[in-house]
Amino acid sequence: MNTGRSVKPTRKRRKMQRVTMMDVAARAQTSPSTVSLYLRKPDAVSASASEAIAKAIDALNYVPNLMAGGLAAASSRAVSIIVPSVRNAFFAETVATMQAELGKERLQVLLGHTEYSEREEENLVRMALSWAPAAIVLTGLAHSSATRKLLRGSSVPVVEIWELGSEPIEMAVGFHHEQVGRSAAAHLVQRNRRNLVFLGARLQEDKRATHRAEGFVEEARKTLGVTAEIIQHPAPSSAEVGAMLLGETMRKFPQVDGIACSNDHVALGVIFECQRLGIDIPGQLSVVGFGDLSFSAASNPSLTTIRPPGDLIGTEAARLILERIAHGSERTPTVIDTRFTLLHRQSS
Amino acid sequence: MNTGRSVKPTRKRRKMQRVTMMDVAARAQTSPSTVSLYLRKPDAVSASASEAIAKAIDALNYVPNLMAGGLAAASSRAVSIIVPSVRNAFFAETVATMQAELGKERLQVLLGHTEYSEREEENLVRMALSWAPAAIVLTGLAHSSATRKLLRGSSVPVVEIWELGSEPIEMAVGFHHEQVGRSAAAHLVQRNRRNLVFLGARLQEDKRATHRAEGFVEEARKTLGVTAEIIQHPAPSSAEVGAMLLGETMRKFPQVDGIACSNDHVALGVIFECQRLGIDIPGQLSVVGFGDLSFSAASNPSLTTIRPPGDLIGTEAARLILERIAHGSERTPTVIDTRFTLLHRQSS
DNA sequence: TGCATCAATAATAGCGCTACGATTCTATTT
DNA sequence: AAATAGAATCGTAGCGCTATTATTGATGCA
Repeated sequence: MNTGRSVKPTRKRRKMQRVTMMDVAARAQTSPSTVSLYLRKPDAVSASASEAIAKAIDALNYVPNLMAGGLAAASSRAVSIIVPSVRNAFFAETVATMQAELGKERLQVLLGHTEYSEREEENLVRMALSWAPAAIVLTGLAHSSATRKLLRGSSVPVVEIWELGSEPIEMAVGFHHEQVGRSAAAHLVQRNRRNLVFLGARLQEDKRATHRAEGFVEEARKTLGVTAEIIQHPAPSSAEVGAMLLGETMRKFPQVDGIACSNDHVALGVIFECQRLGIDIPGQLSVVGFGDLSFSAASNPSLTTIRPPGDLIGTEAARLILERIAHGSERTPTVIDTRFTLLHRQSS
Repeated sequence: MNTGRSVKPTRKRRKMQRVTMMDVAARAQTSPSTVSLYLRKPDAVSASASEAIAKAIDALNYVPNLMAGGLAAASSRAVSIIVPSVRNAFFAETVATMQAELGKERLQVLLGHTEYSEREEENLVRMALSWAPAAIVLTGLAHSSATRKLLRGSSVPVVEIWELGSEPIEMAVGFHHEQVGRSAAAHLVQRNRRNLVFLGARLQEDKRATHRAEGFVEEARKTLGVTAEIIQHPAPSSAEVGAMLLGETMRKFPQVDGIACSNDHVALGVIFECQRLGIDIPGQLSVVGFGDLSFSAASNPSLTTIRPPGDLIGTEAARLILERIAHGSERTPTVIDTRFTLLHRQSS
């Protein structure tokens, strides 16, 4: 092989991207290193060089190749966000906020949704890691042990959102769902309700909703000394499910006078079904939702609900990620409790 | 060049990923090339080698580095999806479907949202291109000329979703919004309505909603010979806006007997406000929505609406992308009309 | 038996960029 | 004027993988 440079004239070549950093450097009469530095830490480059480089980038319409950059730096400008479902308005809100916040720092969002499956989450984490992301965001605190191992084994910053309670992998931003349930129960009792029911959709998969239900029942029975039951349906939350659950409730517990719902969709269904059945809200029945969705203030009656700060969770999570990247520090356990707000309206 | 090992002992080093393809190859007693081939085209590798490689990957818990792969192949396993807003249930549906479909082929979704700004879309496209994505998905057909130029200049497959009408950049999957408006008008007239109003939220930004409004008015006046007006509000769609718009309508056009809404959120507000004002639906007023959102079938009265096939748009777009990638062909203009469905329920 | 033919595997040259160290070039100080 | 410390810039070795060519081993056929 290659004995005295003989038999190898045209050996290889490759398709290539149009403009590279070298082209920019050539045009700006400087070196690729300086161009790279200018792109990553503009302050470290002199004004004259900066100007020339900026001009060259503009003239050549240069688009950096993030794959190359990520490979060289062993970390990419992508943040992987894994949520149960983007169809869910709560998570959509947080994803949207995070995208806006991270976008300011030129970080891209890699989205994944698990459909409430831990196995799927594990796959998504594995895929995410193969992008060497700048950070990984997971929803909730319940993950498979393999997922934990994958994440602990990597050095990628991890933020868990929308839930507090048990030990986070690294950072967590959210609130205690069990407290949400307690607040709802306390509110209903304060409104002189004594026979409470929690209506839940998809409680098997949605562990956070389950925590709300449990907190609700616990607070009602133990602390407040009133009756409380859970009535649930395996289908995803919807007004339709809410209507069904109300029907079932009236059959099983006709004496009910206070209802908390796993979310506002369910509560909306309750409101409509009560209209159809001629049940007066809040005269005969008080209703509390969860979510403060876009219709909740405008419904008839307007819906008392508990507002989770989906946007705040997004901004705080983004902030944690950016700080962690900037200070490139070690894993530093951080927990941010965003709290939640009970909005008292007509339905209770 | 190692001249008698003198002046360059430890020159360089780099942080590295834990397990690389070379490690896998070593353990499987084969070459990296074969491992790579196994990962990309399993059929081209013998059964025995496949087995050994699979075992090694498993044992080492190997995660491929997509940055390196993407760099070498000049194309990544990411698909960039750019929508106006993920908070919007319509786009969330399509994004979710696409993620599921593309995920099967191990393609990751890079998400961006424009908040209905063409300038922002341009930025996002620029960022997307620096990932050398396998495809780019845009919402609608209206883009800045710079955006078009960027996309035309690249060889990345482009799919425009949720709208048909003018010339697509390459592929398009969606339906004609103007026809949606026409269908709504036709339906209302068929229900013996003669004084129609279209209630629109955020029509300035949401061009597709504008097309629906225009189709509605055009069909009503020109073809059906009834009166039709547009009443709008600049805020994003919500039940609250719907309630406000209904109030305004009753003031300005008390004779109104048929209403079409830019979407179901607005229609929901109309229903609630009618309840409050004592307006009978559908006796005094027929209401048609758009979207068939989760509450629309369960409302009181249930809402007549036009269902856009958000999931079908997602599956078809994903299919086009996968085919285009598989056959690695040239830009081939393709337009898929997914149609839409009018669901006649109690409100009309 | 010799020689194409084809399938399977291996060797190697980058992909475009960043990190790291080395090398200038400027102010300062002595 | 020489010495020194910063600031700015540059040179280069990879990052881990894929595409391409090269090589090897089987097989078929005259």
